[in-house]
Amino acid sequence: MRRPSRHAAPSAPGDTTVILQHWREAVPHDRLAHLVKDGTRAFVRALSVRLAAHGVSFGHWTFLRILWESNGLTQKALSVQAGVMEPTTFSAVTAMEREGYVLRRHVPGNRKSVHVFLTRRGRALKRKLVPLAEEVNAIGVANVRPTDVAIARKVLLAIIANLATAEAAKPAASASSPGPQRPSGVNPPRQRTPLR
Amino acid sequence: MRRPSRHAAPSAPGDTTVILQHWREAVPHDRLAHLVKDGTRAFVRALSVRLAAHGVSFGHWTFLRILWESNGLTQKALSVQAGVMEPTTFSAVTAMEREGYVLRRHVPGNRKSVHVFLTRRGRALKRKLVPLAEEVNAIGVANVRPTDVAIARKVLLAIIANLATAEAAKPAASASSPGPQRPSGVNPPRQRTPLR
DNA sequence: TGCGGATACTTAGGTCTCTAAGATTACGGT
DNA sequence: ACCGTAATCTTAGAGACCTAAGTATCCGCA
Repeated sequence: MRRPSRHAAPSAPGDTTVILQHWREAVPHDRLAHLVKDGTRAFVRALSVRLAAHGVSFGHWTFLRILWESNGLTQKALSVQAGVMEPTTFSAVTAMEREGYVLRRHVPGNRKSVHVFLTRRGRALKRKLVPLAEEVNAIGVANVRPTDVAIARKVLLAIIANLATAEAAKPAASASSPGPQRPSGVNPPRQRTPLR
Repeated sequence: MRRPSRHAAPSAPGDTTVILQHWREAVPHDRLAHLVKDGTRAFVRALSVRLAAHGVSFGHWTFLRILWESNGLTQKALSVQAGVMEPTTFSAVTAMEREGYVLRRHVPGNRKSVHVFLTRRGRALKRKLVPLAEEVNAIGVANVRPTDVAIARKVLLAIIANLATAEAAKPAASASSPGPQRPSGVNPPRQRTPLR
């Protein structure tokens, strides 16, 4: 499957190119959310390919990146940093331990928290992997004005803040006008909802 | 480390708020990719919650949205529009058929392609669901200048284009400057890589 | 000091996505 | 007219997330 294999065959199936086309032609004003999602997909895919060449999965990259900066974090702290739930971290750490990138250890005096430490192998990955991520970022924003990138970053941050604030405020929304919704930023009183 | 760790019952686990804090404090310049990813997460989560109230999963929303515009697409065409691979579409359609939102049918004269048609039930969802998406979009960009949103959109589009072009050009890249990288758009000769 | 609520790790199960590979049908060129 | 390649759907299996529900540990307070 998936092989044009000849003379300018129009376009391969599942083609990113087609998605592109889709955005230019069919999607005018709305659908910012979709655009963001496709952006994520593009980034993740580009990085995944490169990481795979070194035998590292994208999921592991997420955690390695954090550990390179703050070795010895607890699983809980890792989760927060990565922005994922504990079970996600748990299984990732388990897998990474199996592959010899990290070690789970308790610190004396606390039998509850589990700290995650890089092995030499895990630490060594940094030199090889970080450039890949930088490359992907560079490709992504090639020929885009830095000021525009800065604005995009600001907008994205605002979106995250707005949605987080709204989520905190009203668990399961209903109607139309959500109110002022100021992107104040810092800790709105929190309260998670069962989601279903 | 980032945890006061005590009194003030500070924040629920897996807290979006904490992620926010993370972005404000710790992440200055780089990491655009992560910002985009967290933006996606925020959008997806916000919409998921609202859709769930109507018994629709986020995955189904993706396809319903397309079918409302172009009923009767083949599964292949659906995949392209949604920007996902065929198996993803396949299982989503299967599930949606089970729930009575769509019907699979062959058109006479072609026994290969499978066309997907909305049932009345599937069609009826549109009126209820679309406002939810609009609400989420509105919340997301609340208090953000429309010009900035437009720029963000442009940047995102450029990123998608740049990465798609790069992927098409050189399956597993290496060095730094990917060349002009003009986001021209239409079909660069395509050629997928085995990913591993 | 000892109990109860909070915190942290785990287990279980489900969704959405992917790649790889099988089976069937369509179609273009000799 | 036929044969092989390509297109399409399907099956199988894996990974990265999630929520819900244990289980174990910690810690503040009566």
